Amino acid sequence: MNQFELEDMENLFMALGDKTRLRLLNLMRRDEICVCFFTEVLRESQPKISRHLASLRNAGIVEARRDGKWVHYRIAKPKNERVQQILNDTLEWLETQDEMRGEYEILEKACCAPGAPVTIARAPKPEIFAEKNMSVDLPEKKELDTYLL
Amino acid sequence: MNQFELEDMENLFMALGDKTRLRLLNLMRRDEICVCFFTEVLRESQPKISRHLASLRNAGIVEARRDGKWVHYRIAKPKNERVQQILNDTLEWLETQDEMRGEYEILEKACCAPGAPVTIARAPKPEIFAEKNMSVDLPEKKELDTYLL
DNA sequence: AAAACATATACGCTCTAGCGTATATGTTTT
DNA sequence: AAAACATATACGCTAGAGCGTATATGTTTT
Repeated sequence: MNQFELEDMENLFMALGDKTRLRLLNLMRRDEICVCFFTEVLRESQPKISRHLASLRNAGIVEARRDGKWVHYRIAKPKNERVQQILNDTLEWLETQDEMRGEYEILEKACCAPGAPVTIARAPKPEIFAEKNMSVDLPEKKELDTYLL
Repeated sequence: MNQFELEDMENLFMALGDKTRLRLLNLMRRDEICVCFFTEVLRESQPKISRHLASLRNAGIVEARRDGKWVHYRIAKPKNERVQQILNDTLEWLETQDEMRGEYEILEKACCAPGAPVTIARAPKPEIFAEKNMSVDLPEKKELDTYLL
């Protein structure tokens, strides 16, 4: 039970030790985000985004939820208290950085701009930016968990 | 100034994402430790230890002090508050793990056992284990900083 | 100054992470 | 059911990490 904790630790830090993955986490820090938004905002290829998300998922840092054609990723709540703590610190740290704040603003714009890029025009927006979109009618949180991949 | 912070973050986590380096940090968590103790306690080759210590030093996690033939390493106090926080969490986490506590106990024994292994028999013990060794007369903390490599 | 000692580094090797490209999988639209 | 769409994965490549071995560097002892 306890004997693999050191490997867990190693895996957590290895997962966090990549710029692209930190940028992904930054965009997820307040709400779940659809894959197509990542590729649009970070301007990285879709396979690259997908692989790094898978990597975060394997490390237990992130969870995925399927929603029709789309898949939404969000930050997980790890069982281990220590992991939680470090994850929180990391997210707070990201928030203090200009580069990361800048990318988060791009996410906002991509979501709320009237003329959104084609790639994401019809994609489901994160709830947090969906005030003008109440008609989307997202599922309840409880129900949501049943769709976890 | 601020524009390199993300790289710093990446480097910190990359440095922490290695089992050997976590084991090294664990042994340093209360006091500076001489290189020969690392090799003795962790049963790893001297070059391996040396390289990983250099790696931690490059990441700003650790500082070195020369003391005659010996070099002592200790955990640094990073300027960045966030780095400090994460480092502290990590050290506390290490303390909770059986494997790490076990290795720390081996360090204690290696220091205080009457018949120490040849490799470390004459090496300067960490202050924390040197109650019976007051004659060693370690330098003051202020002075100590002037010897930093 | 030579020998012994503690540590650091150079070298060559292997293994893997991350990448771009191509393609597979799963879902919705037509 | 075919086409369009969103995402995931397979494949081959390259760069870099980590390792063992050998050796260089710096210090003390003789």
